[in-house]
Amino acid sequence: METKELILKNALDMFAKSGYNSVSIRDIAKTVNIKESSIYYHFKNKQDILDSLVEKYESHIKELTDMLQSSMLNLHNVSSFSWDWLREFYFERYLFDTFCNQMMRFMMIEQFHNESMRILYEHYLFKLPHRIQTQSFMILTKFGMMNEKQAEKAGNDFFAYITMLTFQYLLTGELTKAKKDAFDQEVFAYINRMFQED
Amino acid sequence: METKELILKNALDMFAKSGYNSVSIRDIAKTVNIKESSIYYHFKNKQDILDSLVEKYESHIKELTDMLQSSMLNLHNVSSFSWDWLREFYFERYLFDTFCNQMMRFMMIEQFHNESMRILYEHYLFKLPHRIQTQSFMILTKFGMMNEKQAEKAGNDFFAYITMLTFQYLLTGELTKAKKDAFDQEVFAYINRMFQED
Amino acid sequence: METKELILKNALDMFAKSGYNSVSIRDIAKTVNIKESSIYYHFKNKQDILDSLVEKYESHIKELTDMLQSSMLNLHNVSSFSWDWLREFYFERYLFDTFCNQMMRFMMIEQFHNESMRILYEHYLFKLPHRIQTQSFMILTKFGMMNEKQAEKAGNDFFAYITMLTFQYLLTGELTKAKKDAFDQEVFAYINRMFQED
Amino acid sequence: METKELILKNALDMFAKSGYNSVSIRDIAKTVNIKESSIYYHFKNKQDILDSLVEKYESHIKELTDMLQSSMLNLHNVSSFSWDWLREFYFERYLFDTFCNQMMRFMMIEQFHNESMRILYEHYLFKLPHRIQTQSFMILTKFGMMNEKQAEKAGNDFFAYITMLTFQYLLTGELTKAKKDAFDQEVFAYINRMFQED
DNA sequence: GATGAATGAGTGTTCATTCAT
DNA sequence: TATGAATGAACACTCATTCAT
Repeated sequence: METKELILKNALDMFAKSGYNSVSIRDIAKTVNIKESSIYYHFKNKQDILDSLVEKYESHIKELTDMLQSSMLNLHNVSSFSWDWLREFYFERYLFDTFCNQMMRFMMIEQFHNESMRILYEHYLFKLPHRIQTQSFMILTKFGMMNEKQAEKAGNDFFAYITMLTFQYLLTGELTKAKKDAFDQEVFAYINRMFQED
Repeated sequence: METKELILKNALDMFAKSGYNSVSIRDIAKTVNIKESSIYYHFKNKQDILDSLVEKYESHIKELTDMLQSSMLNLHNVSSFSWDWLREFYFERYLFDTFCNQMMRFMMIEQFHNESMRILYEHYLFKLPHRIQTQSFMILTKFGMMNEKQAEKAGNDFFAYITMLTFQYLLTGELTKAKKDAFDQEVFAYINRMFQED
Repeated sequence: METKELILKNALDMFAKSGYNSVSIRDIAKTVNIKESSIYYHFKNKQDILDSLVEKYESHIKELTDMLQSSMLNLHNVSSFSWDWLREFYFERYLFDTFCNQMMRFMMIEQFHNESMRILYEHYLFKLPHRIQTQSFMILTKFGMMNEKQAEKAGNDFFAYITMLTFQYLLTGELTKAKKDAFDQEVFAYINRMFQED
Repeated sequence: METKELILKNALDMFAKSGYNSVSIRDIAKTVNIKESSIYYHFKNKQDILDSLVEKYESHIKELTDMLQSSMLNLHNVSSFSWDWLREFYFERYLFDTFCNQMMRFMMIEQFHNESMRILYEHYLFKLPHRIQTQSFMILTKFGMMNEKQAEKAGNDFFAYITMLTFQYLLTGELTKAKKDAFDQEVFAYINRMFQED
């Protein structure tokens, strides 16, 4: 990995733990094993590191949502949009993804005193997931599996459950394999319960 | 309010926004309108302020849970443990309470790099509320309103919903009257939906 | 002398030589024999040191011009406003005075890139002295020693001569006793020549 | 203009405003629109830029004084060494010339803490002009227009006036057309007054 | 109870310069 | 000719803390 990438990676590692203010340029330089002044060759200033991270995060999400949109359009049967899809794209490439997870933790820390971070936080942790999950359940109405009202309720409940689990398992302490598995199992159990009832 | 109280209040105001490290003794002294050195008359050091806040928070919660336990013991009919109780004690005196809300925000910020704060965070934002809410629904089984399995599921779902709403409405941006009302309404609607179905 | 005074004195010593930008807080602290951080107890920031110096300079000059005004009003004969007066107040307490001389050098250096310093420079090195010197010669008209036109010309010429000598002797290199004497003598010779002709 | 010339030009632009120390290699590179490291292809180091400027200045002046010497030798009547000559060579090619004017400002700033710059400053702003102007008036004695004593006094007075005007008009703020005109007019008026009296 | 004065360590950032390409 | 990448030293300034008063 090149220096610039290493700076971003290590900066985020620390930002996600201690927050922007508590991580010094010295800290970052030390972990990357370069001199502080060298950081200023790659980034205008400390804020520029943060900005680069946000930019990277947003383009990563854009990629994922684009993939989701196109896969929704080409949907022929229910099973093609399923548990596997959720796992592969929503869990593995987003919630469990080291970079995205760290960005979420970072936004969580910064949102209280940084207006622009708060906007990102509200959008990427609540509004966007809620919209996507409701949309996903709406698809089931096309296949006659539930009516719109039911879909909306299921979407809300599922979003609430996923969100709670995200905060409880994925946005506390270290993100371990065990936590990912526990999260996965609880979601699996929830979905089973949900479809069992009906 | 005496100086010591003012220091605690203003320190928490700022800790809950920017985190422990980003708030300086200078900042606190300035808002309290005393000199920095004066803070050291009331507190051993900066960490001592944090410790005092945690202590105050824990004794506040102890008080609330004690009240909850005794009211559960003296329970004669369902209606006496009800929506009003939830509002009065769980919402007003805990989730909406300025001090408790700020402490939750503070723990949320610190938990990622402070082991003892992480333990508090996990306990007071997930484990304790989850236990209390499940217990509450269990009471309904005593009155024959649902069986244990139903109570457990209801407890889980309700906890998930409350938790999600707490993070979305009460632990973002400023805690306004509007947000409290929105939170209140959404919980009310959820409960209605829940009992309607059955 | 107290710390604050020492900081001002030593800062000016260096500012007058190297200019504001070339003198570091480190430099000042070192000469005053305190730690850099201690400077910030006495001054808000580096600019605050400059501002304090300017303030001190302006109040010093105010004092001098006030004295001049009152002595002009109480003037009964020519000799009471004379060469001695010039020497005592204009030379000793202003041009030769260490503090004032250093401030002039400082303004000379800063005026090219600092708008507010340029205004001070133009005022205190040209406008004010020119006005005062013309006024002084005007007094001689009251005693019938010359007419207004002659006074104006004498004022202009004298100002030009003093100004040139100031820049040549007092605002170059170190301000030595030898230079002050040379300056004094040249002015004396000029005045003699001036009154000899008439 | 080639890169090397551009570096010199822009460096002087800034040196004359802020002084040597306050202008960084970065600043220069930015205005010339090259990278900092590129400057080191053209100049050994920062000091080398200053040295080149001084060298250029001295050879420029050498050229002017050579022209002056030869024109003095070939002098047949008074009018050929006159007001026009003063304007053309002393004003236009020296005092008003952007490069020379900036060098004078630069020397003015640096002289206080740079020994070699002080020597240049004293020479080129006082000694040389004074000698030249006295010499010029001496020429008038050859044509019987004044005696040596008068020439010396006239030289001194004229030098004082020119010097004062130079500092007041040409070595403060920006060098505008208006200032050059004011300077020109004041010198013209002075000369008129001088020859009128006699 | 409160403060004036001080400090060593640390903050983000800029500096002139080097050197391989 | 010019640059990308790096660096040690310095920059103005803030930090939590101490201690005598």
